[in-house]
Amino acid sequence: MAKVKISDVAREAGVSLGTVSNALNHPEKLRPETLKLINETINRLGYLPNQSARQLAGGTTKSFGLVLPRLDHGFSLQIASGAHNEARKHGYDLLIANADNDDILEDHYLRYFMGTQMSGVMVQPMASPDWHPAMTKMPVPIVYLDIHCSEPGYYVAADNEAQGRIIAELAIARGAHHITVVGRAAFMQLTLRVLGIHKALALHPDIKIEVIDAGEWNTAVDGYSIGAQIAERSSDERPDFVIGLSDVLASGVISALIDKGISVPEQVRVAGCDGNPLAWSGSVPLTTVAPPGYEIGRKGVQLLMEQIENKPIAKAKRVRIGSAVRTVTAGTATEDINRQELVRPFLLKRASTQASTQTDATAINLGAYL
Amino acid sequence: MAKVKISDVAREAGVSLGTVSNALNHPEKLRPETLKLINETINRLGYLPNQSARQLAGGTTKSFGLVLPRLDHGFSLQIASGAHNEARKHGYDLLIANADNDDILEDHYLRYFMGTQMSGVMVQPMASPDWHPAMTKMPVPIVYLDIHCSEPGYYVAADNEAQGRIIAELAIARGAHHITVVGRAAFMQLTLRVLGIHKALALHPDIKIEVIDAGEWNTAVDGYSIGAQIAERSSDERPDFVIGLSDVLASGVISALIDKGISVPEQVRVAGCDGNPLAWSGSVPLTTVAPPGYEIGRKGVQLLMEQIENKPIAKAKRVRIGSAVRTVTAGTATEDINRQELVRPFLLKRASTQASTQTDATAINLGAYL
DNA sequence: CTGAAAGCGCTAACAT
DNA sequence: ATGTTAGCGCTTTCAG
Repeated sequence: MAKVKISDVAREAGVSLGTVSNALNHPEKLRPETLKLINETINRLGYLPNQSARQLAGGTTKSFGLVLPRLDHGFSLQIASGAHNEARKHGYDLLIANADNDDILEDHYLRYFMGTQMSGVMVQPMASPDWHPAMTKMPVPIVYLDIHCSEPGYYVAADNEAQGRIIAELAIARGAHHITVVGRAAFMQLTLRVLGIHKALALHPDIKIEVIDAGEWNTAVDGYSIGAQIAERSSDERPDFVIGLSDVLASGVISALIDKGISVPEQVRVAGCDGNPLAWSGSVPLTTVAPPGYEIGRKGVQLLMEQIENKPIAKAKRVRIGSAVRTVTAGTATEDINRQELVRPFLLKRASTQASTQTDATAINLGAYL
Repeated sequence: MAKVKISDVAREAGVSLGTVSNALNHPEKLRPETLKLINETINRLGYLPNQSARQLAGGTTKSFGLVLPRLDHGFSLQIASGAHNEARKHGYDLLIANADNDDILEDHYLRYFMGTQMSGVMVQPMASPDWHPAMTKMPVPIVYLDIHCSEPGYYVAADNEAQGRIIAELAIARGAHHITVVGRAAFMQLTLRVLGIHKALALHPDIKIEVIDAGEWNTAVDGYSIGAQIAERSSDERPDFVIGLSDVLASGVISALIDKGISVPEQVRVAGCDGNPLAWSGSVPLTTVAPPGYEIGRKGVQLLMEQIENKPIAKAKRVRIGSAVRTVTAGTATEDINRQELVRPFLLKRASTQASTQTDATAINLGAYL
């Protein structure tokens, strides 16, 4: 019960304290013989190095912290997964904290991680990062995920405009004549999606487009009532393609349509666009555009590594905004830098838009969400 | 950039170092006035207490660690969620590590957490805990989730036998005459499910039962080939109810059945029994029995608290095995104790067994997995 | 409330 | 290659 410490190991192994420390941190500096003896003693005694003491004395921890707004959302998990793999690749640990949709908790864990002398911290913030500007000037590298803004800082986000564009292009490809976009563009991200949709359709003036900006919360119920409304229109006023700004919204629309006797995708095709890869409603799997969470997590860690090593790793495109960007000089701390990575979403075609094949396996490891 | 430390705060606020420490740890001991001054200074300077140093000096951390085998499985997430809420309730933080299906990593994070002087650690182990018996005698409270064995230790698991029993009872209720159980009982957990099924059926000797112990890995492909085999039987030799020992297996069976022109659930009903609440195959949602991950996480934390406070919290039933149990005397370390909690799974009726209502919302917060 | 001082367990120089 | 020692930043005590 009494915790065994490094001095115990040293005494028990008949070597000096510093030697045991070396065995732990610079094994190559020891005679294999001694090393073996020490390791045996360590195991025999069940010695566990006190990480706190290690870090206090040594410096850094070779581990990253990731603060997620919630755990029951596939997107966040993809981020976690991508971040984890990339972190391991660089020899870092990844610790995850669940902020549970709570601003206070998010902040709490953020501070906790920085206080633990993590090598770097990532957040998928619920609010804009402007919200806690204190963090930006902290001594620990930090990367914001799933969001971007023009404040100095490091950001990785899905390309929301592309998200809208992609789904609109699908509609066009499917020969839509009348597209209805459904949902309140309450957040910047949703606004960008709408923008993307409009941009794609600008090239096709013959296609009628209509936006139903209704409902307060973009819930399935909102979707249902809108769907019901659409169902009651005469067939020439009814859209042949509905885009839900969120997947739950789209699911609601589908339910309503089917309940009212309108078939999906035969009479009306429906697509979501926020990437719940498994979204389904009743029995019609929903076509959607998935933001590449895995990729975002990966890039996040890369940006962390970049800050740590103080030089770029990947040769990805760099978006520089305003005059707030300086050239990175090796070995020098860089302030005021604004670094953004946009990651392109991918389309998941499913039955609700009459996919070519029903089983669009799409290689990605999403199946496990089941 | 240079990290601000407690002495900086003290100097800047014009108080002594010890007072700042008190402001952090025993705010009630300070004049409100001084406290306010100190807090302002802390914010102004952006001071973050070095957690490592704190813990080294102070003692415990008020935080728990949770090691999960993977993040993309709903069950593990439910555990995380339940554990998190319960932990917060007691004022503890919860840090999660993803072992990514890797024994080594699992062990690594386990040691890491113990080395961080966490107040307690939970694991959902991939292997039996016998695998690393070293952990059991560590100075940090540890609870094993989703598994139980007779070694000394603390365990919380789903009641696998009940899982089998529940699904068998459903089959009976649905008027089954011929039940086929499909899958290799490769793990103890699966064996228990089979046992539960048999126990339930023991009361109904008129029902024919058959076990197809085929395939190596209980994959969807295994399920498919078994399903195909079943489909080819003559109708009087064909079961009217198939129980897959895992959900993917059951999904595979459904696919095969439908491909061969046998309708589900009209001709053959199919159920899984490992609780992927969203499991579906083609367009037939799968009935399954879900282990209550949330509850398991909650109980896990409770057992941790129990070890910490060295006295029982919940008045749940206690399974004591063998003579290896001692009465807990307050203030005394208790070794050799074997404490198990079994949590009862719940049934999720869906279309594959002809659920009464298609939309069985089942209150639980599973929807977000979408 | 202050000021001083003793560690917490470990790492990284520096000697040997 | 191995032993010795000075901190790392903080919490606690203890006397003012």
